[in-house]
Amino acid sequence: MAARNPRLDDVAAMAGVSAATVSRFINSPEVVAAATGARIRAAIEATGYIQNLAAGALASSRSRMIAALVPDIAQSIFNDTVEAMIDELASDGNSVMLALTGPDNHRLAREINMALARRVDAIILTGIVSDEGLRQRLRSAGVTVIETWGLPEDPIDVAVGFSHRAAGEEMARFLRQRGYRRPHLVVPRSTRSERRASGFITRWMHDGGPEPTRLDVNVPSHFGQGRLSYRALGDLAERPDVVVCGSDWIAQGLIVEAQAAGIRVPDQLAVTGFGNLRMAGDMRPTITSVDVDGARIAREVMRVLRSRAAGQEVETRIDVGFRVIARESA
Amino acid sequence: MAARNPRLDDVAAMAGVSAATVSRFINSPEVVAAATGARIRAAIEATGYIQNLAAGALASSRSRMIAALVPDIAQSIFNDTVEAMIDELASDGNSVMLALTGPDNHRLAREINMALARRVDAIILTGIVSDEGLRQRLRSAGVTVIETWGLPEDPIDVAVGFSHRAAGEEMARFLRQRGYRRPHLVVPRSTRSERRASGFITRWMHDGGPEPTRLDVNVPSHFGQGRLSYRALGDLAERPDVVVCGSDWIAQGLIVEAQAAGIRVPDQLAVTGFGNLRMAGDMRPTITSVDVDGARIAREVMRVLRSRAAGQEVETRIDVGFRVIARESA
DNA sequence: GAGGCTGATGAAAGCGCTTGCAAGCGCGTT
DNA sequence: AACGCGCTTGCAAGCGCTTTCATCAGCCTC
Repeated sequence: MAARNPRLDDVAAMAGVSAATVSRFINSPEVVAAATGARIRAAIEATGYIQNLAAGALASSRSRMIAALVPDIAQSIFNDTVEAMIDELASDGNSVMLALTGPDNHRLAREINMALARRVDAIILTGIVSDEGLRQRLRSAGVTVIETWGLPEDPIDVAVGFSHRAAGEEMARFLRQRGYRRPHLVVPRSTRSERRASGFITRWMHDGGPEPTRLDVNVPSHFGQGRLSYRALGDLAERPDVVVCGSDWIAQGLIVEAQAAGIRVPDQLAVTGFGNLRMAGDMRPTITSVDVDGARIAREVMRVLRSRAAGQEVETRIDVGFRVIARESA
Repeated sequence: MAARNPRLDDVAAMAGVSAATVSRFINSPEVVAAATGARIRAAIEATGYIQNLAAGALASSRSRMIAALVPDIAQSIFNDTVEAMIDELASDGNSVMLALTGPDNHRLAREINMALARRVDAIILTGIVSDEGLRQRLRSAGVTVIETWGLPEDPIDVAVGFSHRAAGEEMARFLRQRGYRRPHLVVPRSTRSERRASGFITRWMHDGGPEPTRLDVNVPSHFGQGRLSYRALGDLAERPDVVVCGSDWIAQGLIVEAQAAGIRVPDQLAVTGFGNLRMAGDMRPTITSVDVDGARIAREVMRVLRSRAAGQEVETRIDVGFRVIARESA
């Protein structure tokens, strides 16, 4: 029990080879002779050796760790992406250091420093880093930085996402085509939602519609806000015919509340969401939403990571697009 | 740009002290003289030094990393706990390595090995480790292991949770007292849900009730399953008067579907959930659920971690309890 | 004024692995 | 028979910190 953990040396001694050979066997089995490999494997078994990746990281200056920074995970549209990424990374032998940056990216700087201090191989960000000093710091750190979900003009390093503005515009086009006249926007206070709202408004008015009314809500958005947002409709001078919600949760809550008040959706009030959560297709009525393929984002991220690892050039802006999913609610 | 990252030595040279002193300043500023500290701080600024925690971990054999192993995060009742833990840990200067073990703890062994290989300071588990070999391995690894959400008789090291069986029993008592006669259970296929169901059934029948009908569903449970579960009620010989759902999501989906079918909840069909998600209190009708204080679990975990770090003895079974929250749906 | 104490700092030995370089070996070539 | 080649393996020098132990200056005490 008190006997210290076995080290590479112990395994090597038992297998009758040098530590270097054991190291090679562990990291790239194909370079050691089969017979030697078998002896080493047996020695590893016998000693109960567990490699020390911290030491390995120091020696090789590759930590095999990726930092994922997200605003939160309790209720987040990014969860699918994060989960898919963690899954993929794990099967490549990497670990994921998950850090929460808070609703307003409050702790972003701290967590970036932490990731840098751990010498992670890559940093995956969700949300936009607006602080120029931080951007600079990341650029000069020489680490792969992938910004996801958004698609900035000038990525820090690589960006995988889509244009939120375009998504907003597309929704405006969609609703106009369906014949809606008076949209009302429920907008979470995040850069991305704001951008979609702005795209929507620009497009809507450009097409000759009246300026939409709007309500801003806190992030992270959730079901309960849908209820409140429904109630707030009463304060408007004129009742909207469609409510464009910044997330599917808000849409769901709003629908439930409207129905409880005896309003028929979509006949008396149409509703749209964003994110195309699984639940959106299961609601009654099913919710019209914007689908973003979170798993696809994860795959593209992985592709970038692997290309980089192989020393290849990678694109710096990868657009995964989005799709308006027309369902019953609008 | 190509100049390698500054090291402790570089900072030391610039500040006119030894590397040891810089190290001390960084890790416990109070032990170096104020004037020296100021010079070091300036040197750190000037060189843009970022400490290398990988090297530090190797030298001190403390990684300042905690591994959190959860089944999934896309839709998980543990998210609040995980989030609270990550928050707390981060403010202590620790990082969290998040690993997903999959619905059936499929990848548990692999992820435990990974955590051990990284020499994490502690491993936090959600879900029960039944494999005796793994339990043994964890015990002998000499690392703090905290099992959460459950409360096994014989924890690997420390457990923070509550008795799922007792929660099931309590729900049975509650519903019987409210006068319900024919409960139907919707049970996710996880050890914990199973235990609650078993507690419910035992208690219900012990109190003279008829054996409840039941439907087993896959994990992770979600909204859509509620719809399906509602439909499946049609196959029962006799219609239940209350449906006891294994999660709030299932309850929510079931309520929506029942209402869409013109059934009044709870008058014609009562429903209960589990987890007391924020949404439960916002539904129409609000959902009767079982509250588990995820944040409290996180706090207790942190308390254990800190006590251990301080070399104190800790309790090995910490019961955080649960509460049935009576609302409108049952 | 000698002795002892306290607080601040330095020297140096690792922590456990990776990897560039070189050497040994067996074998086919010339 | 000398040579070169490819395949394995060992040697040894780090990777960048932490920490023990020792040193030293300054100060207090008797």
